Amino acid sequence: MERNTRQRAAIRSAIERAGRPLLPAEVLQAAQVDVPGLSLATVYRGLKSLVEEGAIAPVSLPSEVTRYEVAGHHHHHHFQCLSCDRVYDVHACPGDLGRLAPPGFQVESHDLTLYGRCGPCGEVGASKSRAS
Amino acid sequence: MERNTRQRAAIRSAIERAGRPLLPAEVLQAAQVDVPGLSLATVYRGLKSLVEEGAIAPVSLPSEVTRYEVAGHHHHHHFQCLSCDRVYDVHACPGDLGRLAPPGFQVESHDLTLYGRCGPCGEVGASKSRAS
DNA sequence: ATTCTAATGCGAATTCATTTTCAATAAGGA
DNA sequence: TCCTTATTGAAAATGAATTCGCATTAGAAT
Repeated sequence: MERNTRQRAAIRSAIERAGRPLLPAEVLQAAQVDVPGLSLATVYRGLKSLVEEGAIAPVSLPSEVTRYEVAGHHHHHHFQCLSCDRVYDVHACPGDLGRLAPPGFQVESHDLTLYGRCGPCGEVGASKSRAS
Repeated sequence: MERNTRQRAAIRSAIERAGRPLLPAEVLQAAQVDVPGLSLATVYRGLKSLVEEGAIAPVSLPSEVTRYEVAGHHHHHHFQCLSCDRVYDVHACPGDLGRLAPPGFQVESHDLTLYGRCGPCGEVGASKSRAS
C-alpha cells in the first residue's frame, strides 16, 4: 500500500504553505526545509501521486512549466507577476464568456491569466528580480 | 541579403490562408502543398525570420506548443476545440480585468482561452477526431 | 524486533520541441 | 550566364522537463 513518508508530507506541506501554484523546482526548495536531502525525482513522484489522489491540482499557464496548487478551490484564475514570475490565484471571474465565441462555437470552459506586477514586487519597486 | 525563396513564401502563405494559429507541424503540412519537399527545419527557420520581421506572431496556450498566426490583429483571444484541438481567434474581450486582481496587484495585460467545440466539429458531431 | 516491499536518492535515460551542422542547391546581382 | 553566398534538406545535436533503473533505506504490519 501507499506509505506516509516524510518526503511526501513535506511536498504536500510545501504546497499548502505556499498558498499559490508552485513549480516542481519551487516545491523542491520549499520542501527541503523539512527534508534536506529531498531529490527532484521524488518531488515529481510525489506530485504525481498527490494529483492522482486529488490533493493537489496542476496549473498550466502559457509558455510555462506546469505548477501545482492545493485542489478543491472553486473556479478561479491566475495572475503571473512579470517581475518575479510568481503565480497567484485570482478568486474572481468575468463570467459568461460563451457570448465571446464565434457563432456555432460551443464554449465549455475557459482559462484566464492576468499579467502585471504583484503586491510584493510593487512595494519594493524591484525590476525583474526573480522570486525568493 | 535575405532571399525570397519558394519555401519562405509557402510558409507565409500557409499561415495567411489558414486564418488561425498553426502549429509548426501544421504549417509544414499546409506549406508542402506548394513545396512538396519542404522540411520541418526550414519551417522553423522561416517562422523565426517571419516573427523577426513582424509578419507573424507567436501564440502560446496552456500546455500547448507555440502556434503562429498573421500579425497585426487587434487585441484578441483564442478558442481551442476540445475535439479537434484547432485554435481559432476570438475577436472579443471581456475587458476591464484589472478589477479582478487582488488589491495591490497591478494588471498590465491578460490572456484568455476559451475551450469547447468548434463550429465544424459541432456540425459533424465528431468525438475527439483530430484536425484534418 | 523482524520482515516485506514501497519509497528514496542519484544518475542515467527519455521525450520532444527546436536548433545546428554540412554538403548541395538556388536566389539574384554583376 | 557566371559567381557569390544565403538557403535548404537530412540527420545529428541540443536543451529542458520529466521519468526510469537500481541498490539502499525505512514505513508499517506482524
